[in-house]
Amino acid sequence: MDQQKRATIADVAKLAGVSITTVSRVMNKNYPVKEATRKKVEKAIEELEFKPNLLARGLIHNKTQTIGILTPSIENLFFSEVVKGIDSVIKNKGYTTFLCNTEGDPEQEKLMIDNMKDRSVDGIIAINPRTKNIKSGYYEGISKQIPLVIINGYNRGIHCNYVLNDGEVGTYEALKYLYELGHRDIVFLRGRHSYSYDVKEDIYRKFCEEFKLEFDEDNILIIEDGNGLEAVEQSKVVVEKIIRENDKVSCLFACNDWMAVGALKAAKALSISVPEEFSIIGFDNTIISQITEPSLTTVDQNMSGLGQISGNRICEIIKDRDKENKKIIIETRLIHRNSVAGRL
Amino acid sequence: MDQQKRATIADVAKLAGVSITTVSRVMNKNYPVKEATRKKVEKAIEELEFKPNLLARGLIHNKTQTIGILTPSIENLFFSEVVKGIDSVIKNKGYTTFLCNTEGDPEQEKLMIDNMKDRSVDGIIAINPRTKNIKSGYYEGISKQIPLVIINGYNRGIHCNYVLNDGEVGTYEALKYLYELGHRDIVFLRGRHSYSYDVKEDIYRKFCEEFKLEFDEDNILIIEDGNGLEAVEQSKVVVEKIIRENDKVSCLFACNDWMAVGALKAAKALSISVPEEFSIIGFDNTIISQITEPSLTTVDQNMSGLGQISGNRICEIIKDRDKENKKIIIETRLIHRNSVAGRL
DNA sequence: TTGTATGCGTTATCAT
DNA sequence: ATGATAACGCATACAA
Repeated sequence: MDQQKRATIADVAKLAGVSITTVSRVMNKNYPVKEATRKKVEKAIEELEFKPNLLARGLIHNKTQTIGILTPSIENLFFSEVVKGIDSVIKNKGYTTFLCNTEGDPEQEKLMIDNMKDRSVDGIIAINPRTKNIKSGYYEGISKQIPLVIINGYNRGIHCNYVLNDGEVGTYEALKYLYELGHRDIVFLRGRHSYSYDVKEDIYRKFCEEFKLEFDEDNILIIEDGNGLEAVEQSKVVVEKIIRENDKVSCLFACNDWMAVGALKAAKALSISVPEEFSIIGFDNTIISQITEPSLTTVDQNMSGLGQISGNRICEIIKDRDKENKKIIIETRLIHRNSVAGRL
Repeated sequence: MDQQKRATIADVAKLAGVSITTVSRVMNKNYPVKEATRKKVEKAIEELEFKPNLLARGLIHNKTQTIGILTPSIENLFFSEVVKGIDSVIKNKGYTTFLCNTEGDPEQEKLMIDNMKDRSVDGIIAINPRTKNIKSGYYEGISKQIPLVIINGYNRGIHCNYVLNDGEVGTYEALKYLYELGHRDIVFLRGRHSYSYDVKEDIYRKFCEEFKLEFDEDNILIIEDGNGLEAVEQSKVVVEKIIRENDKVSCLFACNDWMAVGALKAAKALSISVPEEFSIIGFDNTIISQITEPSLTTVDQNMSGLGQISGNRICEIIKDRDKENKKIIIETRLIHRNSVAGRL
């Protein structure tokens, strides 16, 4: 194999007949260099195809132009769109991303963060981190060591930089929409572990109170795995069950589109037509909401925007590490498609 | 902010009252150290929470325990599952991944590879790279500089390490399945730029010859963007058109599931029932094939396996850089679901 | 304007 | 068994 070693700054210096320092100056354009020597150096650089070793540079500045991104699962549509949003903005600022999967395991999460610190990333963005690690103060501690932005996670009293979609308003609007269409018995479907589910359930409960809906604890359905095909399967099971057992329920609010798909399949299995006989509303506005039949009415939370804002935010914090913490909230928007209709 | 600097090996040495070298030896366990001193050092390490700086280490060994992954688009289901497969195997070998999006742009692709080289990744896995860059010999050149594995890309005469799914066999089996069900006029739907589409079209043409099907160039449909929601839209348009114009066609082979969804929507729009009146077969077996109604008969190419094998392969090459190039082919499998039926 | 020397945090070589 | 010192490739304070 060719294995020809990469040229170093010393090689360039020798070829150009100048000192290492001069080459460095030409590279970084941070000190004046005589035009003639600059030409010489540039020629040498080109000839040797010299490109600086970013490791060496990082060692000196303790900066790597790298942002670590933590995600529970890259194969999940929600997260990949957020990642794309992040990528699109930080790329322009010369950063690249270091992506890690946690599989939703709190311990993995910590391990991965350690790994990133070892690799001297300049900042970390944690997408949907486990509530447990936020509450315990773990992330607050990390936040003091290294620039950190948390997406879709939050806890009062824990000081970090947060970027959140407004799950509260989104949920409220969706529920109100159903209410205005005449629905009174709304099933609520959530996954077990996530801050975002907690928020939504909270709103659901308050909503029932506010609108004096007959509240039934059994109308709150919980599945284990929140994102992906398993969520579809699990949701199908629990939704089928409740429709069979409670003939009053006329609609369902799902905490994400996967669950909504499961509900769709449950209705299909029971030969109940959506939306004519049963309405379903999803959350996230992932691509699958446009693929299903009928297409899903859902709450858009601007995932790409979520990523972009987080990307910008992390860059700000990196630049000025003493910036005070902020909680940025992104608006949601109800997307009307074909899975919701008025109550018969 | 706390900003307390990370402890270095020197801090540990001082605290333990030994030399830097000894600490290094304790860390790496590669030289004998007296039990007593080892204890001392370990205690100091713990106390200072010392973790070695991977950048410094990388600078010496010119290794970073990092694998760069190039993907046209992380938000695409196909790629994210492959990435997950890669991740799952290399993680155990102490590597982490460096992920880059190319947006399918050949120039971006080169830029990203440069970037990875600058960051001294130990190896690169390129998923669905642009044919152009393979043909031009660009990747062959890279392959000589750094361990490289190409997933789902190939060109005869270009020497690289390839991992491919057997698109030929998969396509052939799908077509034969349709044929055996009585279909004779099969529409072929592909995207414009990708090796995998070329392979499939090639098989399609040969298949028509072999089975003496009346060949019609118009039955080959081409859309621009191959992956994602755009593909759905574009496919819908062209499929609607051909169904309207050619009443002989009774089924369609799509080069991926997105396109198949588009075809599904086209049929729906024309009130043609699938599979009773029109059969559709997809490719990839992404999760969407289980979400659509009807669910999609499709060709599974074991995306996770594709990733795992590539992960193992890159590790092999890294360990022994003089290993000869290999072309590894993964089997595909037809998944029977509900979008295909016999010809009326 | 340019060059010398030192340091970033580690590991490897050579002594002792 | 342990330690001093020279690399790794680059940037910069200081000198000239």
